[in-house]
Amino acid sequence: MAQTKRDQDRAEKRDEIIAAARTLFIETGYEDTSISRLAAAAGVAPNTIYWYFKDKDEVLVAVLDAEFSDGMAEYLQLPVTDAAERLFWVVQRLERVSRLVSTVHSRLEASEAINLWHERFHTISEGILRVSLQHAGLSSDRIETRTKISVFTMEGLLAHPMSEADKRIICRELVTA
Amino acid sequence: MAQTKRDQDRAEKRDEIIAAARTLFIETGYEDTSISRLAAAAGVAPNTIYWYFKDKDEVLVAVLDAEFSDGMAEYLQLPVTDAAERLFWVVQRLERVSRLVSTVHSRLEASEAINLWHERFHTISEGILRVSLQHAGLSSDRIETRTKISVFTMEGLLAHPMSEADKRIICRELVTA
DNA sequence: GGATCGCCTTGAATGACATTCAACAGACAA
DNA sequence: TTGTCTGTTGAATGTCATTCAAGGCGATCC
Repeated sequence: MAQTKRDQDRAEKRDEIIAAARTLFIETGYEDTSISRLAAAAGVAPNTIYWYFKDKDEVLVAVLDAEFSDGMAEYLQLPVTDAAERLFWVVQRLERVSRLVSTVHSRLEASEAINLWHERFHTISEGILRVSLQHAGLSSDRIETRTKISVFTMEGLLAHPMSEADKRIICRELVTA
Repeated sequence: MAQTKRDQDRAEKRDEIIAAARTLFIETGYEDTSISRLAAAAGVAPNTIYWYFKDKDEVLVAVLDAEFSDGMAEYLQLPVTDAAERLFWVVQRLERVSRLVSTVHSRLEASEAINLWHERFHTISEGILRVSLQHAGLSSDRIETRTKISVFTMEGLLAHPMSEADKRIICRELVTA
């Protein structure tokens, strides 16, 4: 069990780095958060980060996993049943991490790890959205197309600021047959 | 007129740098094209670039202007009248420069110049799209919303690879009342 | 209890990058 | 000829992600 204790310490330290990165990446941005700054926030030397992560992108993936898992938990507990409102909630929730969204898209080419995470994220999100649209009563032959349009539109809403009212109208239109 | 000759020389050299940047940014990507590489391609020393442009982002803006102006000229001469096909053409055309599209989005925060260009681009594009959608017979109270959905969807199509057939179906759906 | 092993940490490189600086060349004007 | 303005450049500067080599320290074995 000694090995397990070691593993636990290791996991804890890793989590501390992820926690620091989470705040910094979301508030300051990924590009503007240097490994030095991240290390300082986590209370270690810059190169210590590389003992726990292969590179900076892998830190980002860990942050994304943590953030996605939290967001998903919140989504599953939503009391709202109206499809348009659920869509709107997701947009608002994602807006908090809109910096990460745009970072992920900009690093797709450069990092295989980010690319994999992104694909997995889209698969899961589209699956959920598909159910939402079926529930909203869309004809089945258009579900696939409308799912993709909805995902892309939501990404657009995140990248381009807009009033809450406009966002609501757009979400409503997305689930209208 | 001596001053004018000078200005012309200056404009020509600037254009040579833009031409080199255009190829490199599109084929290699903005981030992966260092000022050194760009300078080598243009046949000058790296710091000479800074005599003609304030910074790397300003080179990008010049490339975007050139590319947009060419694309717009092609669009205006399109023989196709079907709204969905015109949309599809735009997506295919923009795909050639999809790297630039994602670079612009990732640099919105960092560069005011890019931000301005992006806003201008959206204003113009949405204007054209609005006309297209009106032409396709959409009810006027939904035009605004559908315009935004269409723009965002087209951006999504650029960022996420997909078969031509799927893209066609999505473009068709966008202009369907 | 002392030697050994492997996990962890770090100071100090390395190489790439965008950008700036100071010096210098050549054309034109006085 | 002298001086000024436009261009050009080699050589910094400071920042970044990442790597390397050296060592500390706790657990394990004798």
